[in-house]
Amino acid sequence: MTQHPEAHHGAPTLDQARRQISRYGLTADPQAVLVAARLMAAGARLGQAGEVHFGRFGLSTGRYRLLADLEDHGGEKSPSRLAASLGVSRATVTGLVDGLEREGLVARRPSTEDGRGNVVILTARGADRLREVAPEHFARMQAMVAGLSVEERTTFLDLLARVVTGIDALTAD
Amino acid sequence: MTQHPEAHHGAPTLDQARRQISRYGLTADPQAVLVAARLMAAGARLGQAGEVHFGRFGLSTGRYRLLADLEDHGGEKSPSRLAASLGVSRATVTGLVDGLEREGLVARRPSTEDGRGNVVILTARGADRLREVAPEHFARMQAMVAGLSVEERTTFLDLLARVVTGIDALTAD
DNA sequence: CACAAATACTTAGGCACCTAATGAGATCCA
DNA sequence: TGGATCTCATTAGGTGCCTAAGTATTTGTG
Repeated sequence: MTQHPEAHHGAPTLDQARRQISRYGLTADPQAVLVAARLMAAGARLGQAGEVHFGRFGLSTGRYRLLADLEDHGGEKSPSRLAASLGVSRATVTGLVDGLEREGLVARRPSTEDGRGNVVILTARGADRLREVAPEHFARMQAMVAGLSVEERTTFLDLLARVVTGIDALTAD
Repeated sequence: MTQHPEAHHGAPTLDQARRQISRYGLTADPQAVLVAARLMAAGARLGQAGEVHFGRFGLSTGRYRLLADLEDHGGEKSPSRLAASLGVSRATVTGLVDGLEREGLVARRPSTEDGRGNVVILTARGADRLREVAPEHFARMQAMVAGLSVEERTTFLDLLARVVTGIDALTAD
């Protein structure tokens, strides 16, 4: 047995960061790299957990977000505006709406204002689904952060917002 | 114009959380829900940014992580163990290795110990690629968290770890 | 008015991730 | 020894996400 105390799954360690940095003779701060790596790992883990969570209700993260956004806007919105507010491409919205339409949770109608456009509308079935999902969904969301006090959550929100700003460093240029 | 100061993309607001909770007559804490929602949004955004980042080097997040993990273990590891340490399914590893093998960055060899098994090895080309990628990769990772002081990063690491523990609340039962 | 350019949505093709099913080989144990 | 069973890796099929290309329609402009 090699003595690797933490080799199980996903969460990178400070030692790993140090090893990687020194292997290439770089001067990066291992702690900073660790924070970034942990955040990426957490994001991936959370994404998968989210799919499991929404999967209980016959939905996915993307589908739920689309439904919720639709309800938040009076149950009617164009694919383009949905894409903008969800932060995904229009092609992705097409796919999400396809799936939701198949299950009767939303419907497409030709736009009355723009001949090229559609409007996606939330059906009664879709609104029902949101209503069914809500209690458990919000309970689990809350439980997820129950390990933090109110002050800690406030701090976390602030730090997270600043890191999110920094995400641009990955894509810049 | 409805006055929605923050309707642009992705980042949920406290108002949205409040509205959703009250719409269903629930009693969840809006701030807690906001933290959870922001974290999910951040995770999604980071995931996409990561793909862009690794895409520069002809890699993806999954492929990079596999390569890095391989190098960290002497350049040789079975698909099962890769799956375990990356936190993904074996089927996913099969797909990642397929892609990396096509580009000559890794190779498969039959295991000498277990007739069913393979061993994935890091090729010279694969090691070169990691070496090429390293300076920019670590620089950008570091830049991502440059908005936080060392103390803040320590705090963030602690809070993040506790939230990650809470992720199980999404998948429990 | 007519034609070019911008825009709305869809389609096609790619990657990463998943679960479930398959085939091959290892292991256990009566 | 010989089967039941577990495990390894792959394949098949599903979802979500992307970009790029294609079609339809609107808008802008000479």
